[in-house]
Amino acid sequence: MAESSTRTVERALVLLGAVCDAGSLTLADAAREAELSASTALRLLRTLEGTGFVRRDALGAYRPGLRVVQLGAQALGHESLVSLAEPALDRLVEQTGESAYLSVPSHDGEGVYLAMREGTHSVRHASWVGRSIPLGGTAVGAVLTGGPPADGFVVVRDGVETDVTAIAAPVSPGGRAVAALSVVVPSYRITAAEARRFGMLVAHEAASLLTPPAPDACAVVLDPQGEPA
Amino acid sequence: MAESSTRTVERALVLLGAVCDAGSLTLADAAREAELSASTALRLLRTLEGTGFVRRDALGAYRPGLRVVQLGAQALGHESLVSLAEPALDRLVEQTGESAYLSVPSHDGEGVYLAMREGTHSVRHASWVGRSIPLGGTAVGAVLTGGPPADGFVVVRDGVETDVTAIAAPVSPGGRAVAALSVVVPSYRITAAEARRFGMLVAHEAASLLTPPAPDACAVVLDPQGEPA
DNA sequence: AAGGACGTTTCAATAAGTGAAAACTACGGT
DNA sequence: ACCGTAGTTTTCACTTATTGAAACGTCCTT
Repeated sequence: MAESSTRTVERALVLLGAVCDAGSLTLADAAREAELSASTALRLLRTLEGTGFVRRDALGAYRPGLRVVQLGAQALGHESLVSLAEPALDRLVEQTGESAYLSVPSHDGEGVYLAMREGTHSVRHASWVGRSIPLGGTAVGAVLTGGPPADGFVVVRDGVETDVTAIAAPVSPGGRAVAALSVVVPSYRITAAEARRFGMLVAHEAASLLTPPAPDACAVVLDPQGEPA
Repeated sequence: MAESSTRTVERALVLLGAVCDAGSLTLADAAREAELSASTALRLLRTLEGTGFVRRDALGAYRPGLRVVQLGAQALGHESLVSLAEPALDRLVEQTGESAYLSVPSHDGEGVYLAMREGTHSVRHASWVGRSIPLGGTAVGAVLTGGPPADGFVVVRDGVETDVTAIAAPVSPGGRAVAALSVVVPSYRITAAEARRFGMLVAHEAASLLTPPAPDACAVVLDPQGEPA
């Protein structure tokens, strides 16, 4: 088994990823990014264009197409994890006043934010949903990759971004972490004691995320990404 | 030129679309859906799986992967049209109490909801963002495909869904409709007079969507989907 | 005017994808 | 317990569909 994959499709997907990452890419840039010859990139991008996955703007540059938005939104809707987590995020914001996040490990050794709630303190900023997060040196990464933390949560002060403290707890049905709940606080605003308090809140929400409802929750535990259907 | 497209990639994308539409598909179903032989579908789905675009759940069924969510969210973030429209949607909800939508024509002769705001009346329901909307027999379709409506807006009572009235206005810089703003109201709740009032509100928001800001708006007009960069 | 970068098209070589069939598993009915 | 049906996966010979170099036209920059 193992190495079955169709080169063409892989290349097209790399191209698609590049365009989405950049927001806007010229053909030559896209080709370089994906390490393809211009002609191949052109052909592939044309296919992506024909199916609505990318579009060309007035200047001829490639941009993410509607299909991407559409599928992404649909997928988000189907992902029961985020709907399950939303109440928890709301409660965390309410209790801490800080922004709260749901993230899951991605396929490429990073993490992805699946949902967030703005804290009451922070200024409104562009959505982090869909953003990648490194797993090294972050609180989220620690709970996602490492075993269950001693206290049930992890605090990382001045991790990736300096001046912010992240407090994360794993959602780990059956011991394996499948997601992380976290709150992020400007470091100056939080004391060690408060960090512990927040940590317990986060840990509690994370722990109860997949347990409180009916026995059906077992199904959810076994398949945390899907709808119990 | 014209018909250049790579069959493999197209097929893979159809497969991806099918999985996302269904939320969960077994291999056999996916193959049927895409009209592919099981072996081909398997190979392509494996490729999609390897790149994170789909994933298999505990039961072996295929589901949309994180990559889809990630790219979709990124794309939505890059779409300046939605950020431009958000204040307008907010105002429409505020003024009408009903749900307000932003939609654009899709590549396949339908429309797609890009953004929405819940009305104050309605119960909370799953997001419509990413949903397709037929262009025939809908208010949105009328303003998206037809010329500019006489009054600046279109009212369709009991269109696709019975019992709901849709009121839409085109965002048409330079005469060509590139998007539609709309509000949707339960028919029983709205009188003809009020529909006209709402229509004028929607038309006004739609008309001023791309005009009020600085002269830079011209750039936006030429490239309504992208960020002015 | 020359030089360079980009987008696009063409075309022959062949690498790459295809689907039928077989192997294997898992159910469900009788 | 048995057989039949449906799903998943692997294998393999066929050949089609993908590939990239090269060439062309265009538009900037120097």
